[in-house]
Amino acid sequence: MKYTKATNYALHIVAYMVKYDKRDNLSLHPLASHLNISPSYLSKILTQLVKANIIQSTPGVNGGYVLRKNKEDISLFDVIQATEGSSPMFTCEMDENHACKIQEAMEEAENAMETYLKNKKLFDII
Amino acid sequence: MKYTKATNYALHIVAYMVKYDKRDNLSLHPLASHLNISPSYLSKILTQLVKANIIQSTPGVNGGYVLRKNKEDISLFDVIQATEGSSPMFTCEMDENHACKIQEAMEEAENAMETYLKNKKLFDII
DNA sequence: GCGTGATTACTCGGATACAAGATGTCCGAGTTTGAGCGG
DNA sequence: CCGCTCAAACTCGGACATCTTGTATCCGAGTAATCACGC
Repeated sequence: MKYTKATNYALHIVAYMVKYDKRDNLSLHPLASHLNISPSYLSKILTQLVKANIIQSTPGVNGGYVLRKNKEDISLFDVIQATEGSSPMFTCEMDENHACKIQEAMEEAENAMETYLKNKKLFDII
Repeated sequence: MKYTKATNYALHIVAYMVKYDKRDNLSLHPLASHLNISPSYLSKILTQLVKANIIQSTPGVNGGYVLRKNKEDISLFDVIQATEGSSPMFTCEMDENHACKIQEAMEEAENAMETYLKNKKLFDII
């Protein structure tokens, strides 16, 4: 049970954008070289962040990516959910009537972690 | 980021052993047919539980598996760690001087979930 | 009845096969800006 | 100066290739109880 590398990248991407909040768009290639990722793969992750409404993209010359929300409001959970998805970490599949007590406990455990991540803003970390 | 099926099985295995606490050993094949898993694969999971000191195995005729600890003391965390391992869910790999603030936050989030799982005993669930 | 060996009922562990998902690359398509050029 | 075209700088998205990991099976080896048999 591990978070994917994409999540690690995504967190650092958004952290970077929170830290260096310039007015102009941030382009793909400079960001890729700063984070030491390949531009192709970075593009994939950025697309996920766009779909999650965390950042915004503008095509064309001088295009690039900008934060969409207030930078004080972006939580770790927002970014993680963008790359990991929102399906629960544990699904029982054995108890067909969906009354598995173990599953209930696991969901509560996950909630404990999620509330922590929702309260933790990237702005506060950096 | 999902728990493996092996973890799901392991939790139900131990839950079953906690519930039906007979004196004699529980053998592989009856357990497999009760949980609807293949005996071969069940054997693998049981081996992991043995190595984690949660259950005990005795070979030979009338052999099988028995709980090793007091059944009131077995937490969800014990079982999960047996199958998932104990490495952290998030490792940064980008900050070579190991001072990544994101990583620290993620570890705390994981701790929040772990303390919940450590306090939750299988005996209380069933 | 008593040792001795064979059989049976078990677990253990390695090797292997298969499937799925994570990771990463490539390329064509769309989009905007700006430069160049002809009238 | 105006408008047109074209190129350049970008992102977007799908189609791959590859690698790792989870999932599952099979089989031989080891182990302990029990049964059979000869003495």
